Amino acid sequence: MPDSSEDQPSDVSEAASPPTRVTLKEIAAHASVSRSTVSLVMQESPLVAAQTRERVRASAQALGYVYNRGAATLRSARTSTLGVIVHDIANPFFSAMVAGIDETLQRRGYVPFLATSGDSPERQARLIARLREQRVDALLLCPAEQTPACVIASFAGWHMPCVEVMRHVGETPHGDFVGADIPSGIAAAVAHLFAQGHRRVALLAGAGDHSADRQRVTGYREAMQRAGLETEIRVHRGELSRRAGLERTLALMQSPSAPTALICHNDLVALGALLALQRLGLEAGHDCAVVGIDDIDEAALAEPALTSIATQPRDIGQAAAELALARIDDPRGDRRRIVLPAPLEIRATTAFPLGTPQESS
Amino acid sequence: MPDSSEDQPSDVSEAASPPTRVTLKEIAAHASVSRSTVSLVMQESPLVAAQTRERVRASAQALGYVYNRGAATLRSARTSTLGVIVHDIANPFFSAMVAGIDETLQRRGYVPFLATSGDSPERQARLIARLREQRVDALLLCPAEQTPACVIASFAGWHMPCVEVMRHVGETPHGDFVGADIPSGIAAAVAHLFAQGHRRVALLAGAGDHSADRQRVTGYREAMQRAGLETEIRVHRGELSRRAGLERTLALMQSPSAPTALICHNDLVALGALLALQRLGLEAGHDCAVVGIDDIDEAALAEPALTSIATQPRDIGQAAAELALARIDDPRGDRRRIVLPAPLEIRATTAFPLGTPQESS
DNA sequence: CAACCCTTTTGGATCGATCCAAATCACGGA
DNA sequence: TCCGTGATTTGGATCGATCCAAAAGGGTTG
Repeated sequence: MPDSSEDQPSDVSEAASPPTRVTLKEIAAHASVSRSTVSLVMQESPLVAAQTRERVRASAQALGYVYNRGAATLRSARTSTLGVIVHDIANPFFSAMVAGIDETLQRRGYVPFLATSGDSPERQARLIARLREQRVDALLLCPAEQTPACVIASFAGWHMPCVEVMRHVGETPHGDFVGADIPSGIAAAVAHLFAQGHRRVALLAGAGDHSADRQRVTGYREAMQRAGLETEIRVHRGELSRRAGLERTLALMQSPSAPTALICHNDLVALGALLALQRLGLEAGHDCAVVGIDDIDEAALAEPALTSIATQPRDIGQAAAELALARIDDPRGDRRRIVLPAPLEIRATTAFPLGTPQESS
Repeated sequence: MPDSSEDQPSDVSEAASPPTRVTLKEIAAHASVSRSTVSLVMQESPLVAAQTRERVRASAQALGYVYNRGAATLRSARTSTLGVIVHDIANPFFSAMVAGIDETLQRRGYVPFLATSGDSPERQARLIARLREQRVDALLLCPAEQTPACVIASFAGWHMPCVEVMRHVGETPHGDFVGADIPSGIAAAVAHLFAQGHRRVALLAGAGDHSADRQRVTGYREAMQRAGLETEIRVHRGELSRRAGLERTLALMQSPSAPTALICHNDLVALGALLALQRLGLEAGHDCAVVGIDDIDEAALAEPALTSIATQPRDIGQAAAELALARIDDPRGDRRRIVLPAPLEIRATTAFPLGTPQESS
């Protein structure tokens, strides 16, 4: 598709608006060819002769032409546009994911519409409607909690590819899906903690009811069972902010049967937990191990450095965008479920066997 | 503008595509009115009779109509679309700002295109070209470093409103601008630090050459002069990540004339500085004061809590979006420069007079 | 009953590109 | 010279909405 010129019309550069807008017709007149030929040039069609192509390009440049993608869309039904709905762009996981999406799309000449649902199905429904009106070529959706299954199902009916990202509605993804293999990461974390001597390994989960949440809980349950720790299973549900992580950990660690290791729903919660331990005078990694999920930049820099299950949001964003583009090219190909590995990054907060005294620094 | 129906066509909900797409024409036939009338209903025009309006709405709903904004755009030259270009969406300041933008736009039925320039003027130029092709109604731009002045100037020529956010090219904003009053915040910080007994107050600035950077440096210089500390002025330039903040502080504090207080370009750098102090066995707020800029969520939760100049990204995003929408409605109104206050949030990292011993906890 | 006004509705032209079938061109071979 | 063939180019219809000037309906009034 055309990558139009970047400078203004070279005639009256100041003041009044040139009342004639530049369209294919003007270029055609200027280059003495037909509108159709100009259109072919704009589409980089191999049909036009090299010489003609150059002449047309020069005319377009000279007149300060800007391709009108909207008009093209009307006829060709392609917008080079893609919708992205997440619940919260301020969450570092999603902003990194969006960065990955943007990177892939820019390379392919697509532009993303970004919108945030705030985890509200109503707002999400409004956004979907709006993106349909804009005729996006596909949608990347991290579905809000409580999204009814019919929402995802309807996309097929109205011929709009939809890739679910990170979460999916229903037990198993209904169509295309991209996510991270968090259960394996949790299994690795539990095994690692077990090897370090931990038995009372608790999970700080979310209070929500979506697949990303359930996945963590069942992953944790199964891993604990495999380690023979079914009696030690403790799932604590609650909010997921940094502040909530702090408060929840404060409460938890002061209870009679405090755990010796925490696996947290995400790094924000885990970083909050680190703060709580610090306030309690406990040393993370010695008195209590902590594992986060996502491995955001901050994890490696925290003090002590946070062990985390790396969900690699940027890669997920890229994979999701690529899948969406592939689906646009081949709408009736087989649906795909891409699950990227989520390796455990072991750092100071789980580096020492339980009970190891901390050395003075 | 229309907020179309949310459910699928009620006839053949499964399998094959209904080969006739639903347009105004189909609705017109179904409701026995003309295309024009249906169009007026979709535009919520007060001209149509209430009864007719209802009948048309019912038909649209029944047929599963989806408004085609692209087609409307072609005639009316409004897209209900707006471009947003920032350098890095993964930066918490910008992701919060984008959240504010999105919030305001959603209320007004607009959808934002989001793109990231990575601070590269070439990439930025490509993105601007692409957004022009999409005919966005306006652009919110945080200009990349080294953006040539002519880029901003050309927007007026091609009739696309552009609001510069946080940074502006040239000495003073060329057109509409929304930013934060960082110089006043820095002045308050210097005065506060001075009152606490600090004299060697250093600035950890960026290495860049854009207004947001210069603004901090001159704000700092002038504040130091006003405090009679012109001989203590130390501007250190370098990278701006959390990691860079850590490394730069490590180097700085081990130099012979280490400062007693640091003002950092942003909170990420300041949080890096806190980590550095910790590693050096120094107590932030006692051995060395630290001030950040932005007041991201994390600042209040850091240990010790970080004093920060609150640039309030969400408010800035909202203000910028509102200004852009106002400019769309009134393209030739007076240009506006909105500078939001950036109050100093005093917390533990500057809470104690210089030399106060730390109490044991 | 005609003239007039106000509210509603309407047909046809239009926005700027793409699609497609048909026309044109260039050139070598019969 | 005429024809076939492949490479280019072209006119006109089309996508789905909006705009506008004009028409139709429905009272009221003189």
